[in-house]
Order: sequence, then structure tokens, then C-alpha cells
Amino acid sequence: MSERIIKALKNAAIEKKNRQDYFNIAVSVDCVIFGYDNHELYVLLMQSDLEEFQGLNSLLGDLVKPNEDLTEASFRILWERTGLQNVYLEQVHTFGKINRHPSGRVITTAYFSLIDMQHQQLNIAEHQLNWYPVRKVKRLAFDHLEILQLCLQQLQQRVMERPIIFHLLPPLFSLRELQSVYEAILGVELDRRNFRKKIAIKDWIIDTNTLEKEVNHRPGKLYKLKAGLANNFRPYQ
Amino acid sequence: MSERIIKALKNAAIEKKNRQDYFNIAVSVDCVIFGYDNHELYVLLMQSDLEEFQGLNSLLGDLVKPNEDLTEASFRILWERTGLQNVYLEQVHTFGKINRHPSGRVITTAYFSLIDMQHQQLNIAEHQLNWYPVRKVKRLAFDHLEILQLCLQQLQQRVMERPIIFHLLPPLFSLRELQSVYEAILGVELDRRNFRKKIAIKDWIIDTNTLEKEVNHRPGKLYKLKAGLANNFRPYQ
DNA sequence: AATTAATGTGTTTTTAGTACATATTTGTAT
DNA sequence: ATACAAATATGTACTAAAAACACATTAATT
Repeated sequence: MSERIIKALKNAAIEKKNRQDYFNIAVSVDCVIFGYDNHELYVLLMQSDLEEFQGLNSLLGDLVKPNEDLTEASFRILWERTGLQNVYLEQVHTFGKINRHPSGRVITTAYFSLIDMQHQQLNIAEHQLNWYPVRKVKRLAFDHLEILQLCLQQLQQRVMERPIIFHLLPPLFSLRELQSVYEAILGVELDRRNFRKKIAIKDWIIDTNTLEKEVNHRPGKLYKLKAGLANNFRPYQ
Repeated sequence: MSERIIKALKNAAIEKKNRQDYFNIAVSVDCVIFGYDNHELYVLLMQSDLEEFQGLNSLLGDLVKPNEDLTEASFRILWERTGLQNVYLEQVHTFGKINRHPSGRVITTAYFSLIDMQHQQLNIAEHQLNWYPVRKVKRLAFDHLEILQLCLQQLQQRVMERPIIFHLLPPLFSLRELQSVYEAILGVELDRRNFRKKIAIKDWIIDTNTLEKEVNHRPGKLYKLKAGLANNFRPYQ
């Protein structure tokens, strides 16, 4: 490795400088894990393990290993902390301010992921994780509030353009539920008729000819995402 | 520094692992510098200084120093290589594949910047830089072609939403020029009348009541960007 | 059987986008 | 000076998308 590094430095035309100077940066990933329940958008947070931020929550993150891709690192964190695999993941932004981490120079790349929190079994207790309503999160460790806000903003933009919202819902869902998720993400109320028209045009979902169960009143029809769309439309990770 | 790093590692709950493992990643930034001239979108490229990529061009990039922000690093590169300051810059994506750099583990964050190549004086010769028509670039060193393509795609998306295109133009410009830049970026031909309506609605520019000079035929009116918009709308860097 | 609370659907109005043609101005050639 | 060439400048009709809006239908509850 040493040879390769020196070569890299040389190639980058910085041979005169101290090798140490360029390998004192650590790289981490932070995952903004969104979930939806009962008209509310949630984010999965953990207790910060830094003294400086005692009592504050933070995003789920970890340093990236030299032998893993950024994306792999994100999937690993999700797996290690929640037990989930094959989670939907999108890169959002890289935060690189010098003093963003109190213990040293750490550059972090932020991802958001979408999971069906009502039906996926998470190892929440095991890692001191908790779901918090996004709109109630006021303080976080590090620059994680800024990261959360940017990820939410990105989610709001992307959710109308690509069929990603379905990762927040079970395989079968009603149009009412779908609309509620949109409303929770966008923070607005939508007109039911116009919403349905818009969704119909997008041609993302199929009527399964089944009805909701366990609902107080008239059950709605259940829909599912069209085949091939779930894993399609994955942007660069 | 050593103390802080150890603390960081401890805090990140990886104390048992080898410190070396986490500081063998280098961080770089790569700048996709766009310019416009005569109906064509250009990108500024340099000769790759790696043996592996001899004869190929690459983006302008460098390793990030431990004491500089990602953004600062990008501005430094622009300054060192072109002599330009106060350039418009947007972060696009971070590329983190293990083997993307042949000489070692280097994670890179890509930025695009927009400069007025016709009127800014660049130190091009000094650093073996050259402008290339974007649509003619077929091969680049590293994963730089992928980076270029993603940056172009982002530029195409953002250019209609925010008043950033003006960084490619001189302070005074005609509507014909403006339309040409849009066409060069988007790769389509636009209807002049509809284009003007759309621009008028956006309310980004002001008629200066002056006319073009040194034009073969009837001169068009010159417009300028409205005050306050040039540095506004800067997203996260 | 009546009531309640939700689902499900269609029309009108408004706004934005697209397609398209003619008059005007300036420079150039005769 | 006149005619011509080549660009600027502008408006209207048509089409598609978005927003506002109201009533009939279904199933559970009483």
C-alpha cells in the first residue's frame, strides 16, 4: 500500500509535500433513514456517543473502511444498526468543513434511505435507536441537523419525479395512504381528486382488485407498485 | 493531532480496530469547468499526469489538505490552475469506488463551475490546459468521463431552475446569446418567441437600453442580470 | 333501516406550454 | 440611394397540464 500511496501522491504532483499531510482525513458516511407512520414522517436517530454531544441525538454513521465503497459502507451501517438489507439509498451531499467533527478532520457523505417502518422488523432496542418525527427534530450532534434538512429537501424534490416513495409503504397500499405519505413529506395538504389524477398519469401503480382490511369505514382499493420500478430509477449512489 | 484522532476513533466506536485502517483514504476534489463560446459548451481539461493514463485528458483536481474545506480546495484548484477567483461552484456528487484511482484509495467530490471563457483571462498555456467541446469528449482518465456526464446532467437540470447560466456570459448579453447558451447546454433548439416569453416570466434580467456592437447585422438589445441574483441561489457547496 | 365516514369519480376554470408568421431594423452590395 | 439580406422583435391560436370544486357510492356502525 505504501508504494501505491507514494505513487499516488507523486502523480498528483504533490511529491514535495509531506505524505502525512494527506492522510489525516477520515471519511465517513451518515444515513438519514426516513420512515412513515400515521401521517407523520420519521427519522431514525441514535444517541450520540461523543462526550461533546452528550444527550443529543445523531444520525447513523460510521467511518468508511479503505476496502469498501462509499455505498457499501452505507449499506453496512444500515445492516449493522438495524438488521435491514436491500434498503433504498441515495447519496445527497458531502459535508467537508474542517471543524465539523470535534475530534478531528472527518469528511462525511450523506445518504438518505427510505424504509417501511411499520412492517420491517428493526433491531431498534439493541442499538438505542429511536424514531423521531422529522418536523420535531430541533437539535442534533455535529452538523447533523443541517444534513437532515438537506436530505429532507432532496427527498421532497425527488419524490415527485421518481417512484421512490413506495419504499416507505408496504407492498400493498391504498391511495389514501399514498397521499398521506406525500403530504407528510411535502408538508402540505393535497386535493384527493387532483392527487389521484396525477398519480394515474405517472403510471407507477396497479390496482390489485383487493380491498383494505381492518379499517373503520369503507375500505379502499389496494394498489401495488408496477413491476420493475422498485429497483429502477436508482440514481448514482 | 494524534490524540484527537485516537479520540475520534474511540468515539466512533471503532477503538479496537487499527488506526491505520482508517487513514489510508485520500480525499480529492475534481472540478468540471464549463465555458461557452459560439454555440458550443466547452469543458476545461488538462493532460493526465499519470502513466496509466498517458495521452488522456483529465479534469482539474487535487487532493484536499487537512486544513482546508472541500470548497476551499476547489477554489484553490481553480485559482492555481486558471488564476480565476470568485468562480461559481456547485457540488454535484462524491465518487467513492475502491478502485477508481489506480494508485490508491482516493475518494473524490465533483464540482462544476461556470466561467465566462470569452472574457476571463485564463493562464491556460502555463498549465497545459485546453478547452474541449463537451459533446466531443469521448475518453478521459480515471472515472472522469462519468463525472463529466453527471455534472452536465446536473447543469442541465439546474440551469432552468436557477439563474446560474449568466456566469457563462459577459455582464451584458443579447437574448440571442442567452438562448444559444441554453441550446448548447441542453442540446436542443428552442423557439425564439417561446424562449423569450419564458425568460421574461422568470424575471431574471433587465433591458439596459443599449445595443450590441460589432455584429454583422441588426444588433440586438443588451440585457444584464438583475442585481442580487448572481450570488444568490448558491446551493450548498 | 338509518346514519356515519370514508372512498371514488368528472367538469370547469385557469395557467402554462407549444406551434407558428409577419413586420422591423440595420448592414451590405449594387 | 436603393434594393437586398439577415438578423431582431413581437402576438395569437391551439394544446396540455394544473387547480378548484361537488356529488354519488360503499361498507361499517348503530
